[in-house]
Amino acid sequence: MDERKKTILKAIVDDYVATAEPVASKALVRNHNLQLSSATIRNVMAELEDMGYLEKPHTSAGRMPSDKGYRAYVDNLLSVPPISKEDEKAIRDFLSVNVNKAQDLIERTVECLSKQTNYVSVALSPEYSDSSIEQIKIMMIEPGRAIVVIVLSAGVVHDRLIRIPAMLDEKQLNSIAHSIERCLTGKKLDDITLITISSAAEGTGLPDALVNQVLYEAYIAIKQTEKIEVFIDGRHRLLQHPEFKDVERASRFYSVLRQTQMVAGYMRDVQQEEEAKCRAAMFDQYDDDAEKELSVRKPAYMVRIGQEINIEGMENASFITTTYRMGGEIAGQIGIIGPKRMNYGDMIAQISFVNKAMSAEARRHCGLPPEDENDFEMYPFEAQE
Amino acid sequence: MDERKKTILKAIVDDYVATAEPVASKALVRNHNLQLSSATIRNVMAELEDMGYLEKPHTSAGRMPSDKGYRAYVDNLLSVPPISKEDEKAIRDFLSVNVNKAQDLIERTVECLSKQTNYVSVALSPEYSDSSIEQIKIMMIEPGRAIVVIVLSAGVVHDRLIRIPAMLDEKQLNSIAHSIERCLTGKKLDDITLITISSAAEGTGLPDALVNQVLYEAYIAIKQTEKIEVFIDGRHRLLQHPEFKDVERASRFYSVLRQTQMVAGYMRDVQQEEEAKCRAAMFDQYDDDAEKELSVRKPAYMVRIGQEINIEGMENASFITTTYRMGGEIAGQIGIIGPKRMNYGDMIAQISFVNKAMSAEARRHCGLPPEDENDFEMYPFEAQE
DNA sequence: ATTAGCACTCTTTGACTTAGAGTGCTAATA
DNA sequence: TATTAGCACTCTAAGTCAAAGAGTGCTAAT
Repeated sequence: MDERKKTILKAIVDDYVATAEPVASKALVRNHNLQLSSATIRNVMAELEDMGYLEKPHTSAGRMPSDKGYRAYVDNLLSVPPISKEDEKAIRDFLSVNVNKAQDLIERTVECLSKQTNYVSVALSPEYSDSSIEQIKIMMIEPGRAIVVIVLSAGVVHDRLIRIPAMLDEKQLNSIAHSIERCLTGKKLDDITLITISSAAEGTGLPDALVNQVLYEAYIAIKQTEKIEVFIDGRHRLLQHPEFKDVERASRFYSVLRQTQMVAGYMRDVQQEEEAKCRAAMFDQYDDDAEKELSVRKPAYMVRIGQEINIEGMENASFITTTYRMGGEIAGQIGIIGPKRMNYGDMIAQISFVNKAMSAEARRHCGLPPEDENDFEMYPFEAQE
Repeated sequence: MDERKKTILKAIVDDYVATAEPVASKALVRNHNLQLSSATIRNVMAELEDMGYLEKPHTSAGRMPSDKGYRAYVDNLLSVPPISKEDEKAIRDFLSVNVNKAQDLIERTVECLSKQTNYVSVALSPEYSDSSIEQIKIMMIEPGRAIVVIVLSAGVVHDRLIRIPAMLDEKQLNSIAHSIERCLTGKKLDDITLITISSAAEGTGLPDALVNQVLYEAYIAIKQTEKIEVFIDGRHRLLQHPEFKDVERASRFYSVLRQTQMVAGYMRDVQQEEEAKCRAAMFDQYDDDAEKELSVRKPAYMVRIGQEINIEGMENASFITTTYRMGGEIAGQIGIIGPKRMNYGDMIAQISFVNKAMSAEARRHCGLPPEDENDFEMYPFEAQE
């Protein structure tokens, strides 16, 4: 694809994103000083259409980008602008509240991102299976009920009410609790099974039946911790966009969004694909293994457009996601879902910055020093031109 | 209003609710055997319109109920049908899961109610200011962080992570915790102030600065407990109804629903009004004071229609709410919000039954015996006819 | 290789018509 | 006196048509 085609494709995408109307050859000449006549543009547009980058709603209408067109745009033509000072301040202010739990920060971040982008924002809680238990406590609340508190690294705390045998008194429960504590502290979540945990039963001197119920409930509490939570906000904003003027379509879209576990699964798949792609790219670039190792990092952001999203009812949507880190290795995903027609450059800038601000906030909360700014590569490539 | 007018008004509301189309005189004759000609019906309809019970979208259209019409219908013409066996089973099954927290049950109930009615369902967490603290525990999680667990009656548990001075060790924290426990156990939430709590500071032998931070955080945790939580579900269902075919309107409606605190406030106001009304009615009915006292009970359900709802953007909606009880005196509200045009009878039946099932479930969870069925008055009056 | 020019296509808009559903009123009827 | 048949009138919904306008695609000229 020659330079001129690129310029024109970019101009078309930009215009279409701005207006939501098919872009005409004359309009292009008017709005971008291309130094070409509309007739020439028309010829180029026809070629771009043949190549599959553009589409026409009908013969005598302007062109709009196809999925392939958007893809080319995002991969090669995109310029990610710097975020405005106001946005930067707005995001920082919105996120710099004192939260007590990692989850609260994620929730707030999702809200922030949705506000900034005016689309739906989704976050997945971090993947903890690699983390280990720093502490686990079980405490009596009243006869028959107790609370389990599980502390992972990076200040992530989960708690859960459980039922325990009614005849268990506080002292007995404490003895079981200590036994569990000894047995599980430092263990990786992934490595904990019902068998691991049942070894804690020994040495309490209590009847197995009593102990086992507590162990089982504790186990459930731990497994619950591993479950990926999905945070989602901003659904109400979708209706403001012209692509959702059709209630039918909006309704269908909402029912997809309700299947949060599927959305989460999809986001994780995307992440894996992109990591693989990233690794492959690095492999080509470096010979030195050490360097290779160093450079293996998460992709800065991931985009999926229209049909690329293999979910029924998402044909007209796009995902932009990225990986956030909450200090250490604990990482989850956050992103937005909107119509295909979105300002990819601006959106990526917003997501990147929100992500950065959130990660900084998370480190602050855990008392870690701020991350080296340079280590945080915001954009994989700078604005072209 | 004579009998015939009533019959016809009822028929019109029923038809309009069923079809969402203005009801014509001929259609009434066809669908209800009124033994009258359409001309007579027309005359009656004209009178009902003069009286303010009906409206016409334009001169040559059928009639639809006005807010006043709906109000008359709900107050005098409504027949609440018994709920179907299938619905009964569906509700019971849906709610009979083992939850660990009162809040989880409320959440599930809201989901259930929304499913059953196909409208938005809202619940308010119980009003706890009258409850007292059965237990309050504070436990160290790691240096600088602790968890506060507050147990109210009826098995309601709230917990919250707090920050504590980093130099406070576990022993010291425990000493403060015990002091707080001694000071607050049995106290009504309403009666707890920063002053009450600060008296717990004495006798720990620790520097005031350290103790005060913990006290303050504990205080916040307690106040947090009092805050009314709003549970809401089923927003996505609204788009399925013809009254929300207009995206603009739907969008406005959603932005009102987002102001959860306002919705909650409104629900509580309604509750107060109705309780007052209820009391007044009882006052007329009985002379004996003792009887009066006995009969003061929550109204079975409350309805607010269209303009009666004094919230900008709710002019076309209706509320149906009721009071749920979670064992003892702990009570909150649950209800639905939908378009004015809804099947009030069926909806009231659903709400009443969901409420009943939920209350039963709640008692089960706290280990209370099932409530006396007769004590639970489902409908204030039975189907008329 | 580019462009001016023109024929052709398709959508949008508004005006107009028609069919149909409904009412309101009047005069006849029980 | 209450009810009803009948008819004129009103309003909407849907269809047709023409005209305007925005675009394209192609051809021939530059």
